Amino acid sequence: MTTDRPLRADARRNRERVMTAARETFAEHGEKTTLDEIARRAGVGPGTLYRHFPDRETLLATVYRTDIESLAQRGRALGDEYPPGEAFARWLRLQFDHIKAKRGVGTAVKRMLGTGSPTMLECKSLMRDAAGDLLERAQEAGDIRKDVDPDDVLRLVHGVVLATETAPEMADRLLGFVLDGLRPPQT
Amino acid sequence: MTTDRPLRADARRNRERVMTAARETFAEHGEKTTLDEIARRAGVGPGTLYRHFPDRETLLATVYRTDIESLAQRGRALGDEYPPGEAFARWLRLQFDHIKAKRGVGTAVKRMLGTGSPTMLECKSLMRDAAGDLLERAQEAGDIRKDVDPDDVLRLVHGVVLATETAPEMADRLLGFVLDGLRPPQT
DNA sequence: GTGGAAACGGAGATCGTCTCCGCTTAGCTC
DNA sequence: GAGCTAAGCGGAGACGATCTCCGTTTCCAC
Repeated sequence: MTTDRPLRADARRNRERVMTAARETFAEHGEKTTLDEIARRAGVGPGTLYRHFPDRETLLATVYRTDIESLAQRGRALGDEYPPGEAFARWLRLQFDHIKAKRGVGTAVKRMLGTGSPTMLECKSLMRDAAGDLLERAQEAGDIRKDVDPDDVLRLVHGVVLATETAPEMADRLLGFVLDGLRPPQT
Repeated sequence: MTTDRPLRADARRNRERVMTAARETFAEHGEKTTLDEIARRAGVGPGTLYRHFPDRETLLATVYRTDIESLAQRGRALGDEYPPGEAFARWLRLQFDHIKAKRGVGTAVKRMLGTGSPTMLECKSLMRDAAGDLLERAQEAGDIRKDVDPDDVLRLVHGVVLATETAPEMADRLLGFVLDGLRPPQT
């Protein structure tokens, strides 16, 4: 279904080009960029872009997906490098920096969360796994309360990101409050 | 500047109609409604709508404004009715319900926060005052930590709202975590 | 090389936002 | 209540973005 056929060489190349152009363009102009502009930049016609990515959200989801993958991977690395509580806290901030770095992508992704596209569902489960792993360890170490689940964490981080998009300097501070709320009540 | 002239009777009426239609339509279809649809519903031409509200954001801001006012007012009422800590918590949930009830308005408002339109600035200061008042009392009563300011509170609530737009059932739970993060460390 | 499927790409259909301007009407004046 | 004037109306249409359709080009299996 996902990989019916090997995809022709030129198609593969063009697809790659569009994704690169999209990543660049979103980073520069935020989510309001036009898709035709992306196509132009990638050196393909709009038709080609839409062949590969039926609509704006699919493109966004696909670009976002590779980012998510790297984020999940770095989560795993943190788990090996730091003690549980710190790994968890660092990962939260990492997500943060990550989403912040991509102007507008956060909002776009959020809007898309509601649509439940397959790519997005896959992303979510990737993230949930990464979050779940770090979270579980932190909980076992007694750094995070037990009644929190991965979804809670993801949503909370996302919420802070969205809410501080227009005031990035508050982000760290707010994330700190949230983290405090996730810690177990002191004995 | 705001009230140069008394505004002709028909103009006032139309303005009111558009606002009513806008409120209804946003509530029904979320933020994606077209302005022409609102105009149609209000029984005026698009030209008229745009005369009163130069663009989408202005309309949104104006509709939102009256909501904010009522919210601030209810905040004040809560302050008289309940002990400080509870009044504060209740107000948070109130904002919550309020924003949730208006599908999509939350997102729209957020996007607009960045633009700093005069109406929005006024809203923000209204909210800040209401939040500040309740917050200060709660802090004095020792229910909320001292290093939190009204802006923090507003952003956090807003963040949770945005993050749970696609999963309303999580809202209460997440807000609970956030509230816990705002409480003073136990002795 | 050739046949045919896969992919391209751009012209243009469609839809939403917002503007322009000729027409209508409220509301003052006598 | 008739006339005047400026405030206000409203819809046709300019503009710009998304997405589609289909004739043309390119790949690649034979």
